[in-house]
Amino acid sequence: MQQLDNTFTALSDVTRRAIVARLADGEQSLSKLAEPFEMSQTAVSKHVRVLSDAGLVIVEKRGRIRHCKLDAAPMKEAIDWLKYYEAFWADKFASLTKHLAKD
Amino acid sequence: MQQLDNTFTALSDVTRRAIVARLADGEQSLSKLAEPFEMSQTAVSKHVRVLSDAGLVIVEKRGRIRHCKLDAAPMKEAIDWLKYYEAFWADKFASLTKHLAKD
DNA sequence: TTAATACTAAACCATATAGTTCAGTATTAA
DNA sequence: TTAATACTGAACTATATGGTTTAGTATTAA
Repeated sequence: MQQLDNTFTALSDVTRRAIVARLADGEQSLSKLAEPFEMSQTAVSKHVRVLSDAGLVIVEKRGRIRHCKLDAAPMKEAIDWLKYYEAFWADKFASLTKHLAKD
Repeated sequence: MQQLDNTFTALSDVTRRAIVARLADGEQSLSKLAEPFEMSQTAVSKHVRVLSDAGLVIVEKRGRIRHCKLDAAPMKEAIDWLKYYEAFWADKFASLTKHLAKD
């Protein structure tokens, strides 16, 4: 429950989703990760902390460098929660009539 | 992008997820919806507003009653976003090959 | 016509979030 | 040994969020 809160909250920010997307291409140091964003490294560090608290990113310190890598496992719970509602949009006919009813 | 923000934010609260779950069983008036929660109707009304702004709930006024119904469609975008990362937990081998393929 | 119902709006409060800057620590390179 | 790098922590700011209460409106029932 709290895990779902953390996962959805972590993913509700566009910067954090971008961090996740970048980490899908492989491990990155925190500073490399911060480079493309138009905000301080401290700000990115805090975003990584939110992701790390949610278990979506694992940070490992080797020397002075923090290596960040993705752990998508907590997303499973979120996707399972969402999948329950798939029936409410997946049915094309239901979806169409629902759409037409919008007028 | 903003839609994804809205969807994930809307679903990051346990009360709002409970509202969604109840609406999956069918349309409900706002007051009926508010009954089981240990907070004011005003608070529930605000939660419904967040869900409605995210497009997850459609509120229709008939007489003095606001009928709330689920529209799960915006969840599709969220589930699609999450599905991209399924490979990173669903299958260790797939995750590895995906990672290697990125080079 | 009056009273009850089903809300919304506004004002307020406490805490959380997203950002900043500045100072400090740990590690590595020169 | 000194200087640079890669961070974190603390203090601060502005705005958002989740809740409250009070007051008011629209609709229905008596």
